[in-house]
Amino acid sequence: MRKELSKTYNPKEFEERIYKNWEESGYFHAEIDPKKKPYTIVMPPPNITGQLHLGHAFDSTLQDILIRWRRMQGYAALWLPGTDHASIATEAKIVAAMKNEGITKEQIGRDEFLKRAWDWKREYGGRIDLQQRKLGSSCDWSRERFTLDEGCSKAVEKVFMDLYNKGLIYHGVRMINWCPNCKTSISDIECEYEEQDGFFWHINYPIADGSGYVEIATTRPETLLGDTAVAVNPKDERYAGIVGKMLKLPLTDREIPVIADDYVDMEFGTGCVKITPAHDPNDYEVGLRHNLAVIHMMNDDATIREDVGGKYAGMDRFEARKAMVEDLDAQGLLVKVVPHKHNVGTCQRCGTTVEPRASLQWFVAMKELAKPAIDVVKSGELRYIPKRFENSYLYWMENIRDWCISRQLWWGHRIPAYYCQNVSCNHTEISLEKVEKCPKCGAPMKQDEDTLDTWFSSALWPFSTLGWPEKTADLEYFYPTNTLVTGYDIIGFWVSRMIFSGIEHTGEKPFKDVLIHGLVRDEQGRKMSKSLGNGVDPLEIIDQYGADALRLTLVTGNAPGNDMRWTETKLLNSRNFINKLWNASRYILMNLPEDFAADGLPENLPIEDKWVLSLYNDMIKNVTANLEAYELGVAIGNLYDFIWDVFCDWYIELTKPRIAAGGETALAAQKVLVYVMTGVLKTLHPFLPFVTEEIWQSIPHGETESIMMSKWCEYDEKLAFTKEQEDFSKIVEAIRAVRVRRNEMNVPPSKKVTMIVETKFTELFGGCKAFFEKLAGAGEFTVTNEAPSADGMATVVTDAARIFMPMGELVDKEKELARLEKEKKAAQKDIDFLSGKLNNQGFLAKAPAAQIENERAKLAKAEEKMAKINESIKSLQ
RNA sequence: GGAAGUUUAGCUCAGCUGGGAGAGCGUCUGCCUUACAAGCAGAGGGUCGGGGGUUCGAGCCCCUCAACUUCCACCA
Repeated sequence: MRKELSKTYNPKEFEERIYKNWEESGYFHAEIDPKKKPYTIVMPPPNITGQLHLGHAFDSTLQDILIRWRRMQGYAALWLPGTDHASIATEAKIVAAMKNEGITKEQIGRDEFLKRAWDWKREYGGRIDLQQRKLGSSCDWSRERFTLDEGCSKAVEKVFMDLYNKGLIYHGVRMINWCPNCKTSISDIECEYEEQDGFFWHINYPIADGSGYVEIATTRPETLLGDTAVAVNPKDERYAGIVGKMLKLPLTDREIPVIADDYVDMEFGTGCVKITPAHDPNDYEVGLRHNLAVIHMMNDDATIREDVGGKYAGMDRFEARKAMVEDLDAQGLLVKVVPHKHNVGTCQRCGTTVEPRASLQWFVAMKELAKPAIDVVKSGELRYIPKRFENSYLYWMENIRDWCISRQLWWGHRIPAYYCQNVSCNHTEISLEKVEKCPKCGAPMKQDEDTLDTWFSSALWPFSTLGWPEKTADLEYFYPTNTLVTGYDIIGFWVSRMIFSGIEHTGEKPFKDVLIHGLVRDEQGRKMSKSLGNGVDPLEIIDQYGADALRLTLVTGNAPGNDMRWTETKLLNSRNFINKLWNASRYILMNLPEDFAADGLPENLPIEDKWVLSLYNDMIKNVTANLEAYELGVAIGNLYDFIWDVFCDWYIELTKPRIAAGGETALAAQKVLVYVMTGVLKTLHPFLPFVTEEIWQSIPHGETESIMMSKWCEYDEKLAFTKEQEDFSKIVEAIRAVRVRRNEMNVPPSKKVTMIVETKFTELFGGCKAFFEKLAGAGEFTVTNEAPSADGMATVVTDAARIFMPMGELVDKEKELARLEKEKKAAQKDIDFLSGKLNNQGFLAKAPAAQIENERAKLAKAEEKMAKINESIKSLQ
């Protein structure tokens, strides 16, 4: 007894049950199998603080489609999931939660803080996994990893050690971006610039000898407290006389020199630049060239420092700015204030204005690491899909600067550096083991308080998750991975770092293909964001419409790398398509004998069966080719068109009279219906895993128990499209044309008419006669290859047939004549166009022969059509 | 300041190596046809952003302009 499908498609009835069953059956687990080829995708690890949003759903859907498809193709398909500790984001959340309790992390100390962080991870870290399961993601949960787990941490330490020993990691004072809110350094890429309305404050610095003033312009007057020089361009004649003189730094009792440096642009501002080496990247460079003192004038939280601040000490930077401008004005040193739009660096995480500052940090020297990472893309060994993203990747890599990897945070991989506490020794030891005593002088050692940038560990993700640095069987078999799927927004943060890390540490590129997708935007094309409140919760969509509908919406009509807009109508369309599939299955099932067995296709099938099989066969070929090319949107389009337009609208309708007739023709139809549906379900499965599995359980396909484990369909030469099937398509078109006529004439389908079809393809009507009769609405349907007398008949002319209908019954003579005249005009236009082309000497001389032949055939057809139209007109007159 | 992308039907988007422009939704017409009204059968609607060029032939290739989007750099 087969399981019956419920009357309406209701995903809630089965999605959860099916996922549980897959998981319990171990279908997601990838087994190392020397007889199989591996296919590996590592999942971009979501933050443990995260909730599944549409972006994740999109990303995961694409990966799941690829993985399920390759698994069905017979690969040992591994989709490795995991989560990222997301140091700065997680730490910020925990700090915020503690703030509600009225405590700070400094109060509870490092150990207690980390305990809280791990509690947090235990509580929320699994949440996103459950959400992935709802989506249908077929990842191997037994291999799930976390960037802070033991194995990944080992990999991080080993990498740090190796890079340090090679001299590629160094400890030094450099300009970095400081977030006064997160109280940590951030890398260049974590700093986002936004245009803000600001001011240029023009300030006079008095020359110490009293000979006048030097006017400088600045957007950050408070940094004056850290000035150690004023620079002018050496070629600038205006200021040639003052170079070397001392200036009185306003609001302080310091004096600073006027120096000459090429960096100064004579055209910009006043041509004099205040130099604050501690708080500006360019000034820092100038400072190095001129041996200037580096005066820090701000604390970690961007308040003014005690030692240099004077009366401004303790004020916030913006408060101090206001106070200082007022004081300068009072002293008559403020020349003017000019409104000025400029770009201000902000923290990607919290939006606070970052403060550039010279600071002692750990860096990765990038030049040497970048080189092979550039080569591997240039040589085509590693490719981006679509290719255009290679440009931005290469540009980024070729202009890369050293990567600041230390963060003043606790949640993360602590830097394995130990410093000798004996000031005169000052030795630094890098070690994977705790170092208590200085190996040089025996003094106590202290470990660096800082942790590493989150991306430092995610850069190792493709191999650290497979067991590296151990030589594990997984690493041996599944690495390098095949495809990385991610959004274009993290190419710089993540993809590029994985590429150079993979090459450096494993000697191999971490993946072959990078499939880049775009962003899911709202209906108006805006980014979805919390502040706009325009986010769509995928869990709500799943709850309401099912995971399959969500997945289908995300993948339909989308080309690689392109953004997509999320709209309700797209979602409804997806749901409707799935419903169509559901009902087609119900039709098949309710018309199948109880003892039906799937045992392949019978010999000598009628033409309509061959016709649908050949189109099915083409569809399989196209879908597979498009999946190979990562054109997932086109692949699902192939399926959609075949299933709806060919299979449902035509073939299923064709089978109705045959099944009603019973006997051999019915059985053949049933075999073909089941055969095509079986293949359709399999081909559709990567896209719509749940509904295809649910239907699979009812269809007598004679294959594996779960569709997940079934074998991917292949193109079958025996089913290829032939001339005969092409002719059949034309008859279909002809009958369709009659229907149009009826429609135009407002003839209700209940009204039966007599119809004579003259065609050279009479033999092709076969078992379809009854169906065509119904389709055309004819009571009497005669197929002949001899033209009847056309007297009193209206004629519909098509490529394949002429259809004769008695005048009075169906056809309004005047209307019909008018229609024919219109058709005649269209046909004449065709003939003119084609004959014009064929009379064009250039075309004849240069176009390929096949093309010319093609155009000739089209012309012949157009002329034939014209003759038939004329005949029809004649018959009416 | 540099770079990339987009511009195709009213809306959202496809369109592979250049051979007479496609889908979904919406609109209009007719249908409750025993798988499906979450449906069926149709119709209408586009000088493929503007201009120039290459070609026998351009939505597709080249140049140029415009609008929008994004990335990168960042001049005090």
